[in-house]
Amino acid sequence: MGAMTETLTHPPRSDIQIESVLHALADPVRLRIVRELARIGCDGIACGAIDLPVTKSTRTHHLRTLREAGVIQVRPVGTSRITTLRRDDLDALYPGLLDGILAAPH
Amino acid sequence: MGAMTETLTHPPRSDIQIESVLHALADPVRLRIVRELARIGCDGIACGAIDLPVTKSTRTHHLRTLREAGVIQVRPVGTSRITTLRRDDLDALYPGLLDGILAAPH
DNA sequence: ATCGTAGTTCGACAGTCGTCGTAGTACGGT
DNA sequence: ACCGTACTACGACGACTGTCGAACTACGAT
Repeated sequence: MGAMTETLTHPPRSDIQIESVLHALADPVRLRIVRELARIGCDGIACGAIDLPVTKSTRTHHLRTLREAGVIQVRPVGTSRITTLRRDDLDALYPGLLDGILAAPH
Repeated sequence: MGAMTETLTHPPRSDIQIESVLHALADPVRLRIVRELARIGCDGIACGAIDLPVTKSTRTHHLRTLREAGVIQVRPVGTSRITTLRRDDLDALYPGLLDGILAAPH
């Protein structure tokens, strides 16, 4: 099985660290990704379909940061990767945090 | 009036940026400060009275970061500076955010 | 006036971060 | 088999960050 179909590493809920989550959310580009994912809901979206003012490689970098922090879930489908917000985990760990952030004006 | 009694610059509620707040909260030392301030409540505490594993100058640096982000309020009293959490402003701007963060295990 | 306490400021340093371009890998379709 | 699409990996670069020590300022007390 090739790298594209390997399951990407995601931290289990119990390993998610608040510092990592906050750091992941503190970047404008990543915050934009999270807002877009929250808007779309649980259907998810291909990484590349999110409109971002950065190159492909930077996009990959940000998505990895979000994934390794436990903020998003990435699932390979064909040549694409469907990304979803880990709302259930975040809400369980830090109730109100995500809603509070999404309530911010933008 | 000397520098120690000058009013320190704090952003008004309307100027507080979610990215700055998240960045301010993403550091372990600063998160510890915020947790301590939340525990103490609205009475506030002298900056130096918070137990931290860093030197004086690093402490000053972190407190400035928190203050300029709009997370804390610092008021000079004698040679000390009383620090309080801007709970009302943060709760108004991002309802649930602070509580969610404070709910995190530590 | 002198001293101690509380906190700031400055410069320096190592480490991290966001960004990019280039090269590479994987999958689906023709 | 080949090509295009989707994304990753690597190396590089400048910018920012957390940390410190040393010097400095301000206030209160003796």
